[in-house]
Amino acid sequence: MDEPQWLNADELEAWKALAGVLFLLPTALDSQLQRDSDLAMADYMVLVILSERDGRSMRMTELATSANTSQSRLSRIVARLEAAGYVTRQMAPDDRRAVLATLTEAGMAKLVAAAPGHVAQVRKLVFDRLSPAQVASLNEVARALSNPDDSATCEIST
Amino acid sequence: MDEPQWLNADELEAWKALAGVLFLLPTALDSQLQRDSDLAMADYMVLVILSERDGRSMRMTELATSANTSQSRLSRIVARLEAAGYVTRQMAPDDRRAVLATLTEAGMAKLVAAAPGHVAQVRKLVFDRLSPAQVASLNEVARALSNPDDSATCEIST
DNA sequence: ATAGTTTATTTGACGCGGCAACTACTTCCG
DNA sequence: CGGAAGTAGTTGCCGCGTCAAATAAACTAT
Repeated sequence: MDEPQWLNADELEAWKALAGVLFLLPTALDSQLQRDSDLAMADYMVLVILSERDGRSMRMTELATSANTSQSRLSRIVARLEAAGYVTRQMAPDDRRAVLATLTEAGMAKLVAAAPGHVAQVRKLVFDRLSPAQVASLNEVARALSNPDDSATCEIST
Repeated sequence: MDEPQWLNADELEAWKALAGVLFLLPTALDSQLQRDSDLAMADYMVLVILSERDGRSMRMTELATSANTSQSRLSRIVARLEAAGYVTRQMAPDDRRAVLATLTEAGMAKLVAAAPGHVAQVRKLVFDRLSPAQVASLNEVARALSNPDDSATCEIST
């Protein structure tokens, strides 16, 4: 049970703690949003990203990248948001393969309504528990971990 | 869009980075394990936890807590693992409501086979990207975030 | 004992995300 | 031009996790 490059004690401890966060935080965050606003985190993020955009509009692929989701997931998310009236989809004028998702007024209103509760939850579960120095550490570490990893395919045994 | 206790610039940046990790890391980890060993992270964790136990046996509720999952999720995980022959379930002798999940030899073998690839992935996606000091920070921060939050229900607007 | 409450676990219904296949458009190149 | 290759996005199938309800056993107090 310790064959390749096993983890040392510090790493193992950190890994266990990180695994806990990875399991618990998304659930806790999702459940508040779901309960209070009937949105998943990913839905919320899509709304946020669109809201920050000039024209509140973006192409699907770019939106998927920004929201850190797969294209197929994004496609379903936007389909749901469209069904709820929060976004519209239209063909891009320059490239007829592409689709522009656009935040509607209703979507913007939804976001404004959902934000306070969500932010409160983020504050409660994350920032209230960290000193400013720890926030800086978190930023540094999270940035290191979210770089160009997502390829997610390691060439073991190929 | 800035009503309650909004996030300041540092917090916002850290939050965005953390959100990226929360979305990408589990996917990347799961996909390696799924592809190479046909196990989900949660399945793997359950096997690990049992393997570290005297008698390789534990009650469902305790297992759920240790693995940071809900009871119903754990129930399904163990059902799957049992179907695959990796664990067995038996009634606890002292409390007939309780169920003891026990790792089988096959389960242990499965874990031993899956571990190297998984650890390599963890190393690649996490520890290879962090200095020892950053590992210490990670440990500290992750520990702060995974304390007693899971209640997951905040009393906003009740 | 007995009814009521609490604890341990499972399950049915349902929605969501991943993978791979598919459509449709665009670009490249001879 | 015309076909091959690449790009954008969607969808069917399937497995997984959540929620709430169900089952069953164990206390608790009368």
